[in-house]
Amino acid sequence: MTPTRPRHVTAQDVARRAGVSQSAVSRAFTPGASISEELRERVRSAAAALGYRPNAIARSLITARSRIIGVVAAYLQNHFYPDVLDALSRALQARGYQILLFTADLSETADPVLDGLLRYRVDGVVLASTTLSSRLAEECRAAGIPVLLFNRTSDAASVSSVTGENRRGGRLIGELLAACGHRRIAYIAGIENSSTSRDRERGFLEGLASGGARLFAREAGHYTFEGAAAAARRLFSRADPPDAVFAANDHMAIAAMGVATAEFGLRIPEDVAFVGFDDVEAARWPAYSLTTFSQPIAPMVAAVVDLLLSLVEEPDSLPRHVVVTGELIERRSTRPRLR
Amino acid sequence: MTPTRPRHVTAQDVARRAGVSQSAVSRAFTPGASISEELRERVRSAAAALGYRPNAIARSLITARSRIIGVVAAYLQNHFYPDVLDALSRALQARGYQILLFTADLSETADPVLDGLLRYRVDGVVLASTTLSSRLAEECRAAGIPVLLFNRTSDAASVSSVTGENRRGGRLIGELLAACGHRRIAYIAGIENSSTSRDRERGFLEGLASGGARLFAREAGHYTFEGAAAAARRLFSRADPPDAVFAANDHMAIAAMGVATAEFGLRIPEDVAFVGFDDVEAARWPAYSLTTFSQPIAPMVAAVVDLLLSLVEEPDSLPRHVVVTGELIERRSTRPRLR
DNA sequence: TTGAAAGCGTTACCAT
DNA sequence: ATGGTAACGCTTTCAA
Repeated sequence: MTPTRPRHVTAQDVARRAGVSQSAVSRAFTPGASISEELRERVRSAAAALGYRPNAIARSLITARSRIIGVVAAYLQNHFYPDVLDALSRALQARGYQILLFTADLSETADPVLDGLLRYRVDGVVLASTTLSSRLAEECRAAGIPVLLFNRTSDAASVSSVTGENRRGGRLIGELLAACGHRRIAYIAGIENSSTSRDRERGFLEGLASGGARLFAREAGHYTFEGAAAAARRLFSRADPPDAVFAANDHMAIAAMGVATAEFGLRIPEDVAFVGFDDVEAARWPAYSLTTFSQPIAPMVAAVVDLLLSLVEEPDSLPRHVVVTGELIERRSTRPRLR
Repeated sequence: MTPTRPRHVTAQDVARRAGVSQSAVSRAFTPGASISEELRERVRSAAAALGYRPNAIARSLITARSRIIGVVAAYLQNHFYPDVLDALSRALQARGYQILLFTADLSETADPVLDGLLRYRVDGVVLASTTLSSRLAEECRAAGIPVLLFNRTSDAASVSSVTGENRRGGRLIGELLAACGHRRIAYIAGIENSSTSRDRERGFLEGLASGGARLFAREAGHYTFEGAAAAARRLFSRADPPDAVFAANDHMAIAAMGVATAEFGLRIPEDVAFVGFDDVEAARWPAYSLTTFSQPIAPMVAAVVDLLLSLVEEPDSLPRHVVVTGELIERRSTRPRLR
């Protein structure tokens, strides 16, 4: 006996059973199609009896719309992204779209991902992977697929984006640490050529300056847990270790805090203060109580859906750059301001 | 000017440019097809010049294989799942499959998800959502789609599954807490009718008994952070609060630890010991240093891919139940054994 | 409103 | 090894 894949029920099967044409079956499943209520009912019940579902693949072929959004991610270790993915998936599902997931290594080339995106004829792409965003974005645009950069911007302003207030957030954090009276303030950068890390750092320097302080030390954490832990080890091994650390995101801040307390016996915030960026769930956990600048997921995801689907539905609409408002959230990982 | 979606390059276009038949183009992109090296090269270069990619949608229609695996998840808040998703996506991509993501609310009905799964003609399904697994699994099986339960089992043994050693893990944890000399040992359950929570609890009770101890208190945390925090509040508000707590997963253990320290001023492990399950990254963070039983992601994902793809490629192969070995990892959230 | 038929971009089969 | 042609399961004309 040879392996049998059960053949799927087709519109033709339903048509036969209902004694109507196959076109009628199609219309019965197309909202707003011109079909009588009676016929629609007859078709629907035949379909139900047979367990028929329209084949989305066949439909895509003719409509040239897959109702699939490609999401490129490469950093699920940072819990900000799973939370985004979850919210985005729900929001897209509510609008009749599904997510096709593409994971890419930080080191990897963009080609295999681009290939997949194009082969599956995704209706749009959300790029949430720092490293290969610029090239991918350009190639997708060239191929005529609507693209959206999430939490990053590109040199090419022609690519739409949704970001948080990286620069303003950085500035407020700089002002805060200056106002707390810190003298040896360090920055743990993310990936050096990422727009988020650069923008946050630029704002941070501005904030420090406006508070009469300046940057004392700087290490790269590459947006990884281990990278940030190593950066923290270098910082705290100095003869003059920092008394405040701003890490370019919460994930790295948490790594650095672990090193400070467990390996160097430092107290937070008495010996050293920490600030992150994102306001992930773990930042709220009492063990960290991390001061941070928020990137609120709900409005960010809402912006992504609005923007991307408008791009999908009107390919000629102009690129937009949405910046979602966040806020400085002061918790116990920093000391009170001096006055 | 009306919005113009750029028409995609088709095999026909490539054929014209290369001066060959459209079948030849197809063969040039089909590994192992009968085509001369010279023709393949000619087609390939014409394709490259035009930016042609085979349309996976059209291919699926004729091959009756989408090379898409549906993944149903409903719990990305527990960081175990994003890590699994990440690893699974990479492993499937390496085998030429992509993940189509379906998110479902814990409360939600299975129907819309099932509908999506069936419409997109996914080649297989990984169910990683506790609540609606049993029904969905049954419906998928009825529809002839290979299904795999991840981290859960179903009453119907006919559905394949990959799980950790829930019962053995629970038992070892029970023995550990008994051996540490605890007298008031509590369990924070997950979702009551989930197989993981039940199996872990059963093993836990066995382990306690074999160590001469018994369960002192029990609360349900519903596998949510807030649910577990609330459960912990109930436990520690008692006149005789527990001196050890086993939570059905790390995520809940971390929630409970936060309540114990921040709201009740308890020291861990001096006043109360904690144990979780999964060994997520946060369990290793020094702030928690959580004793736990591991569910190692790499072998679990490898098993998922092997099992599911064998089901996809040979639909008649028998259901299998793979149990992946874990280990008890003792960290600082528990005290040393008495002897 | 309904049915017949064309066509979406592939692969698979049958010739040559 | 190569080309022609029939599917695959739908949506979308076009007639009736």
